[in-house]
Amino acid sequence: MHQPDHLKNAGLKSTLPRLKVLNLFETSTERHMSAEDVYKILLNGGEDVGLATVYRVLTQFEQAGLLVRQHFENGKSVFELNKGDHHDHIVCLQCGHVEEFYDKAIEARQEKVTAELGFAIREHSLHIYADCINKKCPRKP
Amino acid sequence: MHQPDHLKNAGLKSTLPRLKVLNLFETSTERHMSAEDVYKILLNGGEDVGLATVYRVLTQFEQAGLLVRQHFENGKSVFELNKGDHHDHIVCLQCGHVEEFYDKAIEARQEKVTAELGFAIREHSLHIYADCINKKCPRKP
DNA sequence: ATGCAAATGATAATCGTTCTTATTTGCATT
DNA sequence: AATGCAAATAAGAACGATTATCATTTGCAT
Repeated sequence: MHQPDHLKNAGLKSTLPRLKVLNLFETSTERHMSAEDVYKILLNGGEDVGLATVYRVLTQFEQAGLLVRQHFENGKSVFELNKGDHHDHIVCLQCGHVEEFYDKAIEARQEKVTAELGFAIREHSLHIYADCINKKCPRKP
Repeated sequence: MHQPDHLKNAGLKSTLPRLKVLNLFETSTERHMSAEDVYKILLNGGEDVGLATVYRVLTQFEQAGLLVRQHFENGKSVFELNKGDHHDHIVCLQCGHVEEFYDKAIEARQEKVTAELGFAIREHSLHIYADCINKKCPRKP
């Protein structure tokens, strides 16, 4: 799906670290990863990259539209592959698991409220913090 | 409105730094202030407080329910007097001005969506980032 | 093969925030 | 009003996430 050409298309040279990071997001079962996550996973996988490079590459991918950045309340950013859609997030306070959702009604009301207050909406972040109840917590902090 | 007794009621000794911070939030025209903001304003006003104390006091006030903390995407927290109501925020990307709003429909949908996914909602943060259009930007970054 | 701009990696620096510890303060008790 | 002591403070060190610096290496067009 995303391949070296995607880097070229985005105006980015196809370098080893970039391919490694992109590949990780495409193959990992974990959709949401922080810079530190990516760094550690690559190291543990025997891939040799610098932490600074990971940060740089993630930011470039975000600007290129390959990844989307989420700022969570603990002060860390997590990244996810850009599926092209927009969605918001529910974060389990117990296990940190992230669930995505999209609600047309919420999106519509946001537009309306913002316009009424005389703003032109650019972006928004809606993060719901909750406890899993029905589901088993899939991963501990 | 909020006075020394409020500190006592919250189980907090009525100390000078605490009174200064509380008083600032009650009298300032700026409703949303970061720890750094509070620190600088007090210093400029000739009040001698430590930055660490400001952080501690803000956190205590948050726990006591006197203030509410907001995490914005730049990684800074801002605090505001707890009016008792809940509301979300629109932040102007140009001037940083913060506007508050409340939308019953959005709140209701959040509850619904979260419940449907098997979570018990604890809290949420909805931040809309936008540009002022009708209004003059009241303050530059 | 060569050259050079662009990218990398190691490390230092920065920023907001929290921790540590010696000193000071609020306040209940004499 | 003086005393005692736990609680609170101030200064600075420490911290975690992120960004900047800069010498070295790489991708890739020639």
